[in-house]
Formats: sequence, C-alpha cells, structure tokens
Amino acid sequence: MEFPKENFSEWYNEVVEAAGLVDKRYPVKGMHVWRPYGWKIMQNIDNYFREIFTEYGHEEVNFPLLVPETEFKKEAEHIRGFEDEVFWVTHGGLTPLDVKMLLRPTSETAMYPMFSLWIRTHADLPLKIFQIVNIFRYETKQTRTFIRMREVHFFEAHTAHATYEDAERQIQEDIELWKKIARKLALPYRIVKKADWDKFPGAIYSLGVETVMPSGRTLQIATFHQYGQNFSKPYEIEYLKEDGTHEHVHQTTFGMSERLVGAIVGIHGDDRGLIIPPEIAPIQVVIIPIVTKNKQEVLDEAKKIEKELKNAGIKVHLDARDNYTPGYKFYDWELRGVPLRLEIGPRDMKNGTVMLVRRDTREKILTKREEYVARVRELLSEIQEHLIEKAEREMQERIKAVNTIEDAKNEDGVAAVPWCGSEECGQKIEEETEKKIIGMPTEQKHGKCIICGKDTDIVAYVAKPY
RNA sequence: GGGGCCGUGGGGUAGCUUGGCAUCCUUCCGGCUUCGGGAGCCGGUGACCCGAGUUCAAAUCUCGGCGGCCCCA
Repeated sequence: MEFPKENFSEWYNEVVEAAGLVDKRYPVKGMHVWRPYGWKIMQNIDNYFREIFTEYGHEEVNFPLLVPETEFKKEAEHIRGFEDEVFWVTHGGLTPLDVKMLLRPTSETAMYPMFSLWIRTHADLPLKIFQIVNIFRYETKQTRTFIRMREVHFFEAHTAHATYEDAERQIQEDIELWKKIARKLALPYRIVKKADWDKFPGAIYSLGVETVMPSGRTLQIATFHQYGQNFSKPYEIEYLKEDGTHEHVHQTTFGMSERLVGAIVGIHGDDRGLIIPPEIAPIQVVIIPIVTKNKQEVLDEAKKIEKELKNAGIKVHLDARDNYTPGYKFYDWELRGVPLRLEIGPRDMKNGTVMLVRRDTREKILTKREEYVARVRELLSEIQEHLIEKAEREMQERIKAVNTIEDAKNEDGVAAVPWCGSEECGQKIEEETEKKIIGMPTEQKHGKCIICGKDTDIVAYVAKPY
C-alpha cells in the first residue's frame, strides 16, 4: 500500500484494486470487473440475503433488464426522478424501435405491470419477492468504486399488502432484518427518515440506513420505502376484498447494493489493506507453512491442518505457493484482509503448537496443536465482535450534536442539529453549511431550530454524503 | 455545474519544455538458490489511448474524440 488510510480517497482507490476486489480498467466509465476475490465477498453477502429473506417469507425472482418506455412513464414523480439518468435502447440492429426501451435504474416499472396480473384477491397478499440483479444509471458526476457506479449490483425486495398498516408492519420487519444484516457485515449505522424533498421518487416516505466513512462523509447503504398506493394506482394493482369490492394494494421496497462492500472496505480497512469480517470472508483462515529445505513434513502437516479446519466448517486456504517467502505471503494476505493467519513451521512441529495471528489487532497467539480448532473458532467470533464494536465507536465519534449553523458547517463528520422541520429552514441549512440534510434519526431531542429558533423535537443529521 | 492534472509493456514510471535508438522499478516466464515479516543471481517476453493534421521525421507540437484522477459548487 502506497497511501495511508488518512489519505482516504487515494487509499480507498488503491486498496480496492490492490486487494483484488475489482479491476477498474474496463473501458466504460462507472463500470468495473469484479475479480474472483471481490465477487466471492459479494456472493457471500448475496447468499446471506437469500437465506435470511427466504426465512422471512420472501421468494426470489428475476425480471428482465429492459423496460418499455410506455411502462416506465406511468408514475409521474418516478419518471422525473430518473429520466435524466437512464440508459436507452433505441435500436434493434439497424432498425429504430417503435417503443424505446430502457435499462432498469431500479425495477418498480418492470415489476408492477406483472403485479397487476398476479394479484387478484386478498388471498394473494401479502406478496413478498426479491431479486438480485444489476441496474444502470447514467451517472454524470464522478464515479467511485462500489459507491457511485453506472452499473450497480443491486438487491431489491418488493412487497404488496392489503392495507397501509400491513405495509407499515413490513417496514418494521425489514428494519429487524437489517439489524441482522448489519451484524453479519459488521457495519455501524443510523436509520434516518429522509427529508420530503429527498425521498425516493414516487414514495410516501423513505428511510435511509446511513453509515459514516472515515472521511467523515456519509454513505447510504440501504433504503426502505413506503409507497402506499402511489404505484398501485397507475399500474392498476388491485385485489378483491372479502366484501366483494376492489382496492389498490399498498407497497414497500427494501433496497441494498454493492455499496455494502464499499462500506466494509472503508470502515474496517487499515494502512495494510482490507479487513474482511469473518462472517462474510471468502477465506477465514490462511495457512502459511514455513517450509525449509527438506521439510516436506511441514507441508504435510499444513495439509492436515487444512483438512481439519475444513471439516470443522471453517473457510480455509493453504498458501502452498513456492517461490514466495513467508514474509511476502504475510503482507499479501493482510492486504486481502483475511481475518486470521495460521503459521506452522519446524519450531511448531517440534513443540506441538501453531501460531495464530489476528488481522485486526495483529496479536500473535501461540496455541497448542490439540486445541487450535476451538481457538480458531473463538478468535473468528472475537474478531467479528471487535470489528463491530470498534466501528460503532468510531462512527459515534463522527456524529456530534451542535446548536449553531457555524458549528454545523465546520463539523468534519455528521452534525446533529435541531430543525423545525420546514422545507424553508431545511434548504437554508443546506445552503449555509454547504452540506446536505441526510435525514432525521428516530431519536428526537428538544431544541431550537438553528435557522428560525422555533422550539422543536426534530433532529437533522447534516453531512456531506457520498 | 465549474476548475485543475493526466493517459508510455500486466502494474508503477522517465522521456514531452527544445521532435531523431523509449528509461528504470515491479509483475510475468525459464533456471539455480532461498524460506518464522516483502530474499538473491542469470536469462527472457512485453508499451507510447484513438483519429486527423504539421514535418524528412511525432510518445513529444496542433486539433478533435474517448478514458482516468483530484479539488470546488
């Protein structure tokens, strides 16, 4: 690593490539190639989504990439929100298309025409589906790996309910589900309600899951939207009630993306490279044999250890590469963020030990050969907990309650300020601080609006978002 | 939206001002030798973003395009 983490932008750019997550050289701006190691991390996250959403009663589906212009244009606000950033398909071969098609920037307009076919009666509700697909947005601003892309690896859960209250309960369930995801990924976060002018195009309200990067800028890593009947009306998604009348369904969505990987990279990494939370690490333990000449038995022992760990359900990799010294391998796997390293050499052979080294604290733990499997398991879980605890503490330090517009402007991270809730004062806050209101946390606090001085219980998080 | 910097083997670079054999490090391949924190030696493969122009001659100058990075709003 050439750049230290204090130099966050450069560090981030360097580490995502150096650690083998992506190759940014693909010749289209805002699109990158996922390399095997990075894709494995993403897949581990996706597979966890499949597992947990299935557990909560969702079913996985897969919709087409193309949406006809006519379907896209049904919900007015939604169009306004996306029309300046969609990719268009205008030709089939040399023939101009009668109806242009667009690459989904999100899948509401692809899914909802089908919802209106699928949903007939109250017995079809709730409908809970999700898909993991790529979406496309023509970003004109500067793109950034995982964080602002033109092609985005995306998770979206869509639900339809008989009543608004059912849809509200769904969002509460989504939040519960998110909490489990956050532990799995070791990500700290705050859930905020988006300001009215900042909600998802077409939503009644939007909740954002926000985390804070070491640069002090916030990153939205998940969203929950309450659509009410805003989409079901234009898309004519109706169901037959028990009393024989028809009503439009109430809908929600839960979205996440490859930004989660960006958050993991930024929040947990250090000067040496990545630190991948054990729960989603492609490799949890890397074995480095210290092989000296004529010491085939060390390699044999390393293979035995590999097998034992594998049998114990641990994701293990034996680095048996010849022509690389142990020191080189240490640096290499630290860069890739493998949470635990196991060294086995002639000394250990003699003493009946192995050397365990934590990636997060770099602590070396000499362990007896007969108890190392249990120790590895303990350490992986300790590392996971330590990452969560450390990340939460660091994020907390980046959020400060302030009571003047000046302090809000000068705050390096997130300023929590009293706000009366009016759009007028909100816009002033954004103008004068040159930042954004990223949302209102659920915890309220009494204070006086930093613009108009009115009594309020609303807190606004003011920060620079990615 | 505005400004700046840049594009040379797989990666990182020198050369560009003042046009003339393209530099070094690393990776990679072969060999010998090494291995508890980035080993060494020998040999080898591999590059001037694209297009047009100026010129005897363009990595270098001019114009256009594409792409990247950084900063500000």
